[in-house]
Amino acid sequence: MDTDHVRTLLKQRGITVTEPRVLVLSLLMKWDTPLSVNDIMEKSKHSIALSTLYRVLADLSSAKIITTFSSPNQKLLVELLDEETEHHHHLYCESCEKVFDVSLGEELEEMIGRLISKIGETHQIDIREHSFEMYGSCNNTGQHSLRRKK
Amino acid sequence: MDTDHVRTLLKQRGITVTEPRVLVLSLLMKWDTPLSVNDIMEKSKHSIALSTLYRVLADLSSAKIITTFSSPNQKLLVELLDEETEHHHHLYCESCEKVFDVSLGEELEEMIGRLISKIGETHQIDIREHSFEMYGSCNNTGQHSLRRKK
DNA sequence: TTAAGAATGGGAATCATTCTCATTTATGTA
DNA sequence: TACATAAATGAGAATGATTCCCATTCTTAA
Repeated sequence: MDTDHVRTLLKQRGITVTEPRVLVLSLLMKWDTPLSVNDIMEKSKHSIALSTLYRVLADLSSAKIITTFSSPNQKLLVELLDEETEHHHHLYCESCEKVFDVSLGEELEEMIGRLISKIGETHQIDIREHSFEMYGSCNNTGQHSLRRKK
Repeated sequence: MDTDHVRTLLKQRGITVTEPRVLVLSLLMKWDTPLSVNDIMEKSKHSIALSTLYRVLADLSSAKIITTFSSPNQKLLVELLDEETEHHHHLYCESCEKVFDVSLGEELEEMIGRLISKIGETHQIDIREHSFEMYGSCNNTGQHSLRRKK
């Protein structure tokens, strides 16, 4: 696997190169889609301790190599954050449980940007992030629920 | 307290009128801001069992009397959902831990609406909800972290 | 007023995440 | 290349939020 690329990346960002970190990043690159904690455990065949995984995710996250966000059913999802990765948003399918990356396009992003600074001024808050997420289903079986999905 | 209004509301929506439900709704009306599970416990002086509270929230939620959403630190927040309540979004302040309701204005919402149907078509997904959330802080002490806040 | 179904309280169970600490690994230097 | 030191890991315990279970209590409709 493209381990060298990953190792170089870790060095560039000034964090030490360790097996668990390399493995997590390799998996994210291989699958090229947001992965949950369980996904990573499974795809790595449980070769990382769960506690280590959470720590690795926190480390990679503060090194700005990945981002984390939550699915509608409150699961932690992890995604690569390359320089190339443009700002984007997420579309969740409730029935097939997939997550899609979606870009809004310049015009709308700009409008949103202007809007956000206005809102920030109004509320006297320095807004540093925003998220725009969409929820739907590819057939009609999905149900909303407060209760956690199995 | 305006208990009658709340009782009528529950009947209208076809769910039985019980003390915990009435109490939760009264609190939400009184404070007129999103409340967390802990907020509700405290403001009700722990007169509801925690398990009941979660059940009540699920019930009110599926009766479309309230909505629930998550704060950036993954806490469940609860908000009234009147007919009068217009579609809106949330602005979270990380330093003072407040949540503000924000409306985007017609023009932008319409653009977003059109955009969403396009995205839905592209991905063959029936999009039924979207959320737009903003994160910031009213001073500069806030820090992002994967780890949960105390 | 009462029977039947619905909801509650309280505590146990579950699940995700974090913490602790003894052991192992990575890195810079000699 | 070997070493010392700091950094990271693994395993399991602890925590916190949420859900489940079930015996008891309330609501409702007749």
